[in-house]
Amino acid sequence: MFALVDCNNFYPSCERVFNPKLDGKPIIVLSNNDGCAIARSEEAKALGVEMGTPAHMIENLIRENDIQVYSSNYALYGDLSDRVMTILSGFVPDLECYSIDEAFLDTSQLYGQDLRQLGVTIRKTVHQHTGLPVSIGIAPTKTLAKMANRYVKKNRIAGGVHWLSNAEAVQEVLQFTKVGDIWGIGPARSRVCLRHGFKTAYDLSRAPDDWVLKKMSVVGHRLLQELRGIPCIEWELEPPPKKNIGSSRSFGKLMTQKIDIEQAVANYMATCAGKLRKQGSCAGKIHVFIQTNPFRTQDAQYFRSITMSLPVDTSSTPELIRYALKALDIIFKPEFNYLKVGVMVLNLVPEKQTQSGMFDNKDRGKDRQIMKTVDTVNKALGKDLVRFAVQGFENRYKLRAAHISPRYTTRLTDIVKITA
DNA sequence: TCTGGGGTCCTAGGACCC
DNA sequence: TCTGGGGTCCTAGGACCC
Repeated sequence: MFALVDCNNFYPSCERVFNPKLDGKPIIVLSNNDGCAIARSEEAKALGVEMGTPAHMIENLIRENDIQVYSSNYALYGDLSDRVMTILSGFVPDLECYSIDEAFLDTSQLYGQDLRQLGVTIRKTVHQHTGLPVSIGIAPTKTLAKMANRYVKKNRIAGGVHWLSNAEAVQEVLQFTKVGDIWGIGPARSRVCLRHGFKTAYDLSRAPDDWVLKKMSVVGHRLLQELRGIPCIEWELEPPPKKNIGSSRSFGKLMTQKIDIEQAVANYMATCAGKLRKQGSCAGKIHVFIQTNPFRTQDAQYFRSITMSLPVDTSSTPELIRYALKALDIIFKPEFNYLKVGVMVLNLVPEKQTQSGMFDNKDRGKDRQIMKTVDTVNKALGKDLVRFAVQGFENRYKLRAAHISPRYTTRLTDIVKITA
């Protein structure tokens, strides 16, 4: 049995933990740059705020209903997430952190126990220790556990836990779930299903295998098995090393100067390189892209990207920056209003497996030592104080975050003060 | 007059997730 | 004025080899 624990409206709930005045009020949390609503409290959903709506399109709705608006505060959400995961790991031998607000718990060793009761205890404990509400779905496969979890939220199941402990319970949830709401069915596959008369997860679970295989490939077929209670999606208890690492951001305002864009590229690449070293990998390729704002129809549009193979696999920040700037130089054209640039490192290999190039006369050992020192110093200071010249210190492209809450749990000066 | 077949590797793009 | 960011997996099709 898999138990899926999912925090309810995670970001808005995090904001509530340290600001109880928000209880019962509609809250939305915005994406980077305060662009779109990416998380909503139940009250905000009830007011009709859809996922991904641009903030500027709902200004009236926000004003008229006194919707509380927050910029994303990932320092806060990430820290609360860690706390929830730590609590959950105390209940079961194994768990898989699936996303910032979800974890699968392995309950297979608890055979014969009342798993619903276990779920109720877990939920109570998480709430007691963090102030965050969670829902729990328990089922024979991950897909069904996801579905059971959603069922809890949609039907406000008492206790916040639903255990699909027998065939009838499974069938009820399958019949309740529309195909488009199945984990793994997006708009494209949903259209295919509906066109052929499969409206619910129950319908799909009875579809012929060869039809599913043909129309929805092996991905769809695995999903079909999962709906039938046969686990096909395995545990991933250790997060596997990343195969690509990317960093991209929209600018706070449109940019035209190459020097500003170079600074952004250098900083994004520094971020990627840091993550790269953290997982002990080197990159064999880099990718750089640049684009204008597609929503500004009055502007000339430009989108270009370039992938560049590196002569030697590397994780050195200055070296990666140098290549990224070379790549940018090839694709950059003046006279456009740029909205966004991004970089990626690809073809990642473990550091120990890297091959040295035939004409490589760089002292790699020394280079690695320097980067190690930079990482150590920056980690100790808690921010990227040691930087390379091209990264600059003042950036003109910085994000808008007009409604950000304090970093209550990760910055000493932001700690909640209580006066008695 | 006639122009193979099978395999591997790589890349771009689609679909999906949170 | 104003529309997010970071990933994974799969497939089709081209290049190349024998």
